[in-house]
Amino acid sequence: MIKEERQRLIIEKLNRDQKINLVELSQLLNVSYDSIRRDVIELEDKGLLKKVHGGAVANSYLSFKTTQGFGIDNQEVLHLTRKAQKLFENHQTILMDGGTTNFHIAEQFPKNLELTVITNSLPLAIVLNEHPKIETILLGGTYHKRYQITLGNQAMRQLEHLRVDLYLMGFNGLDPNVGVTLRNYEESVLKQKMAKSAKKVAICAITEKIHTIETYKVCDLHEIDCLVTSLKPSDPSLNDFRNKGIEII
Amino acid sequence: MIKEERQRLIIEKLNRDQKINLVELSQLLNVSYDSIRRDVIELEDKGLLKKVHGGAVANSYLSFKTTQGFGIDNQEVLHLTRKAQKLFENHQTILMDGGTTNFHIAEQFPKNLELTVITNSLPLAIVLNEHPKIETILLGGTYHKRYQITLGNQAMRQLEHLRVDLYLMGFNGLDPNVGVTLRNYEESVLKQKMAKSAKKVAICAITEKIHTIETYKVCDLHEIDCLVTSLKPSDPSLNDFRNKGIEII
DNA sequence: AAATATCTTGCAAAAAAATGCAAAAAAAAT
DNA sequence: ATTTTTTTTGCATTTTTTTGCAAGATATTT
Repeated sequence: MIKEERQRLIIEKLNRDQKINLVELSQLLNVSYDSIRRDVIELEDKGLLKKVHGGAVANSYLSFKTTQGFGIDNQEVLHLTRKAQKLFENHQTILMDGGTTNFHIAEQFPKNLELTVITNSLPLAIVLNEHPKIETILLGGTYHKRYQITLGNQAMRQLEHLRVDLYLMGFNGLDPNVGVTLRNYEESVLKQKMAKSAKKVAICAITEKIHTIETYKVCDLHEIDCLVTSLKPSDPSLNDFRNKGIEII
Repeated sequence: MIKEERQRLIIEKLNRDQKINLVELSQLLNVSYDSIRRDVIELEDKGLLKKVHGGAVANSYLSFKTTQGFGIDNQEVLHLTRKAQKLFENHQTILMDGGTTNFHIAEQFPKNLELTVITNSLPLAIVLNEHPKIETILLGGTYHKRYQITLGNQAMRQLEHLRVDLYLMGFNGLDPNVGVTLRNYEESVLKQKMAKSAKKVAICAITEKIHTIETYKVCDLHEIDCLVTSLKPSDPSLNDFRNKGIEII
């Protein structure tokens, strides 16, 4: 069996099941675990799926369906992204970066919402393209294949000329002491600049991300104005955030 | 069995199975592995399939949903885009804008070509994303939904910092007296700036576009260094262009 | 914290591809 | 019909790609 055939079968199975398991697949296709793993890496580099521990999940950018990942509570994401809609008002200019959460939020924008959205995420630009009333501005820069965003000096420079109403920041980790953290250095630098270009900064956190810390720090909590969570605003685990003056939605 | 028949059978099998295996095929058709391999190379040159390690797959095997609707239905476009490959050399930086012709050219970049491609076209960025050796830089700006390109001041400003080896300009009309013309004003302004950022400007013209004139002028012929056409370089209808010192490919 | 599962890395064997060459076959020219 | 030229084919050699394995690192679960 040639590699391409295998990869196609992987994608097909993924579209059917929404998620795949590497061990299972290697048995099913009768090749070593390593080959499957390498296939999945290649497919991820092409932006056709998203690798997770033990397997892979469909890339919603392609399927335009909500992802149902390993360990990600789908209902929670839905709840969260619906709550996040309260952040937006007509005729605002919003800065949104990459990440699946932001993608799902954009997917759910009501048809009559009139926004200008500035983004460095290609998937975001593509979903927003289908929205009748949203004007999209893309930040230029070096295209990062896996994350499907633009990065680098050119994006940074473009931000200098901007002042937006709200920045909806994607992130990996959120901790009351350390602040907002990320897995990718270059992106973290860009996010710092983005935060400085906005009147208000909001983040949207699934419970999993709260109280986790990743490698690169983006900013302290005091730079965050608003936290959207699926928990009740009164939930005691949010005390640390509420005490620092962050509005909980 | 003659070569042509073999090749016909290869294409038929490919259309049935979506993929073929060279070893298998050589046994099936009772010829050496090398002959099959050479057949497949020929078929790939004709743009009828895509060669991969171990066999070949149909052209649009794993390609992106977003890029659909760009299928080549026209023999001339195929011929033209294949000819255009001569324009590129390893380690160059190329500026390419939107349009279907440029899209098809990018689609056919050989997989060992190492380029940096700067573009304002999202579909282009997406096909290039699947190429292993091409680095893509996106120009930022207001996203034009229908053309799927970025436009405006921000793109203009980004160009000021660039100096590229080659600009492959998309266009609507080409006339020996009027020069290069376009249907969209804003885009024509951007293209003027792009031309000024490049050491060399090339255009790729299907016969239909030659001797047609559209509303907005982009530039005079003397700004064009190279014209790729499906006609023979000696064709008398190209005299006007050749006389102005444009290299015909 | 231990146990289990999964991931990463480097390596070597195997499979397939590219290259150059010469024989065979086909086509063209005489 | 025969010679010349061109094209096609198969083979041997080198190079590249793919694959599976093993050992250590990392992550997840119990």
